Amino acid sequence: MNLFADYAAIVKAALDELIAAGTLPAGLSLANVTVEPPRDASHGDLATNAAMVLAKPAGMNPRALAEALVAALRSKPGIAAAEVAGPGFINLKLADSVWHAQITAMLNTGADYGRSTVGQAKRINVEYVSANPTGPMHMGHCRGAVVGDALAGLLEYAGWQVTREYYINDAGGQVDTLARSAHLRYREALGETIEIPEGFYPGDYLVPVGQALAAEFGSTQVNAPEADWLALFRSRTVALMMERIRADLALLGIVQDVFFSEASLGARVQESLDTLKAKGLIYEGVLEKPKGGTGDDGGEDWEPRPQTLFRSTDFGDDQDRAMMKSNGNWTYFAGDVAYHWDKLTRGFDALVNIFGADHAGYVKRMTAATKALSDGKVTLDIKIVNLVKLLRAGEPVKMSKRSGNFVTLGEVVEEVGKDVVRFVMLTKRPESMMDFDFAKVVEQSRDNPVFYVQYAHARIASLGRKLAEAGLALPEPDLTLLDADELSVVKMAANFPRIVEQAAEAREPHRIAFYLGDLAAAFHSQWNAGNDDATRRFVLTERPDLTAARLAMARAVGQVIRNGLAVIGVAAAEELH
RNA sequence: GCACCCGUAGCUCAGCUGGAUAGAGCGCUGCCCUCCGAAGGCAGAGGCCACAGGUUCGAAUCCUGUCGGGUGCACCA
Repeated sequence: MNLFADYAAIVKAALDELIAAGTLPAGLSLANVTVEPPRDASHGDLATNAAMVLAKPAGMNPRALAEALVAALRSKPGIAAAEVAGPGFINLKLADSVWHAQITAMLNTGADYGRSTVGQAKRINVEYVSANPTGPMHMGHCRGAVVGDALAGLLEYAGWQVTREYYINDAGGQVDTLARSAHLRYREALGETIEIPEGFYPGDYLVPVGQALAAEFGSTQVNAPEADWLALFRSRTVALMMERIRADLALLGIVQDVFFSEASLGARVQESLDTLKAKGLIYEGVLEKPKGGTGDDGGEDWEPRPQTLFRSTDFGDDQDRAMMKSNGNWTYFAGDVAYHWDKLTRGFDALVNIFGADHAGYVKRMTAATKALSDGKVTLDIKIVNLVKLLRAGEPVKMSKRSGNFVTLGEVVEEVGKDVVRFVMLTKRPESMMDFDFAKVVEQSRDNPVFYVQYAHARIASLGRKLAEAGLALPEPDLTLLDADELSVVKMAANFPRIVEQAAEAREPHRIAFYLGDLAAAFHSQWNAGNDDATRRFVLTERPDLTAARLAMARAVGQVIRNGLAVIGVAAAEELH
C-alpha cells in the first residue's frame, strides 16, 4: 500500500459517506474517480476528478458536488487543505507530518520502500534474449536483454513471481551449419589449414570451440562421415556457444532461470497441434499469394502449396499461418506454438516476450496461438524492442555479420561498464530507435542521465563522509525543521512506490530510469541552493539540529535512488572519479 | 499491396494509460563558486503536440481517414 493508494481510499470513503447521507444518489459508480498528484505542484499534493466524473451520473451541479466532497474531506486526518479549482478538480494539500512520516518510512523500510504487492504473487514468465546459439551476443541483442531483465526485476519488485526464460533455437538447418562450421575449426585445431567456405559461419568465436572439440575427440572425427559426427558436434557446439552466451549475459548481471531447448520439444509439437485441432482451428489449405511483392524477389517464385494451417485470422492475424510444410515437416512457427503451449502447461498466469523489431511481424500469430491454446485465459504480452545504432563520437561503428566481425556485447560491457549499458538502454522508450554512442554514455555531464543520477547519489553519500570528518555529533532529527523546498524533494521521492506500480502494470521499466532522472534533478537543485545561500547547505557545523534533519532527508532520497537503480539492476555509486 | 512501430521546441527525447497555462537535456542569451564535488544550479527566448474529422464536461493521449519516416511480410530460422 502506498501513500497515494491510501488517500484514494480516503476520498472514496468520503464519497461513500456522502452516498450514505443521501447527498449523492445510491449506486453511483466510483470506478472513474482518480486521486493523483497533479502535474503542477502548485495545485497541491493530490487532486481528484471526482466532481467532474460524478456530476453527470449523479445529476448534480459539479460545483455543488465538489463543495460537498471538500467539506467531507477537510475533517480527514492528514489533509491540511481541500479546495475546488479549475474546471472542478479538488486539490488536496497534505499535512507536513505526512511527508515527515514518509522520510521515516524510507529510512526504516530501506530497500523495501517501494516494494509492492500489486502482482499478487501471480506467476509470470518473461522470455527475453533468446538469441540463436550460432554466434556470440552482439549489441543487437543487448537492448532486449536489458529491457527484459529490468522488466523482470520490476515485476518482481511489484509482487509478481517471475521466471526469466531463454528459448534456445537449437533445431533446424542453421544449427547443422553451425556444427559443420565447428567441424572445420576442429580440423583446423588439429593442424589443418582451413579456408572457411561461403555459407558457413566464419567468425573467430568458433576457434576455441574447435579447440575444445579437438581436445575432447582427438582426431577420431576428422575423416568420419558427417552422419557420424553431425548430431554430436551439434549438441557440443550449441552447449559451448550457450556457455559463452551465458557468460556474456552474466557480464550484464543477467542470470536467467530457464533455458528452454527447441530440440527438447519433442511430442509437444504434435500435442499443441492436436489441441488446436480439437478447437477446430486447424485445416489443410493453400494460402493466397500476397497482393504486392514479398521478399527480395518480389514474390516471383511464389506457387500455391497445400499446408497444415492454423486459423490465426480468427484472433486478429491478417493471414492464417502454416504449422506444417507441404513436405510434412514442421514449420518454425509450429515449434514456437508448442513452446508456448509448454509455457501454458507450466501454469503461468501471464506471459511476456521481448522481441526484436525484426520479429514484429510475429506478434499477432503468437498472441493468437496463445489466446487459442489458453482459451483466452492467459495473455501473451509481446514487447517490441527497436534497433540500437552503435556510434563512436558520432560516427557509426561498422558491423558486418557476414564476415563475423561485429561488436560483441562483451566488448561493449568491458569498455563502458555494466551499469552504464543497463541504464542507457532504458533511457528511451523501447519501441523507438536508439543511438548508443561510446563517447557520450561515459561522458560526465548533465546530458548523460547515467552520470547525473549517480552523481546525485554520490553527493548524498559524500555527506556521511563529510560529517565523519567534521566529527559533528547530531541530535535525533526533528523533521519539522525542513522547509517547503526540502519537502518538495521528499514528495517526489514518495512518488516512487506509485511509479513502480504503474511501470509494472504498463510493463515499462524505462519509466524507472526517467523517474530517477527527475528525482536526481530535484535533489541537485536543492543541493545547489546551498551555493547561493550558505544557510541552506546540508552540513552546517553550527546547526546540528538542521543538519540532522537535512541529512535524514538526503539519506531518505538516497535510499529511493538506490532502490530505483536496484530495480533496473544498476549499482549506485558511492563516489565518482 | 498488407501489417506493425514512429511523427511533440532548431536537435535528442519524456509526457504518469483522458485532465488544469504541453515538459527536460543539448544548442542560443544572461546570471551563480574566498568551493557541503560548479562533473552542478537559476532565469530567458523557443510548440497549431504531422494534418483533417469524430467521441467527451475535457484529447498530445481514444476512434476514423490522409500525409511523411522506419520495419517486416508465404514451407527460412
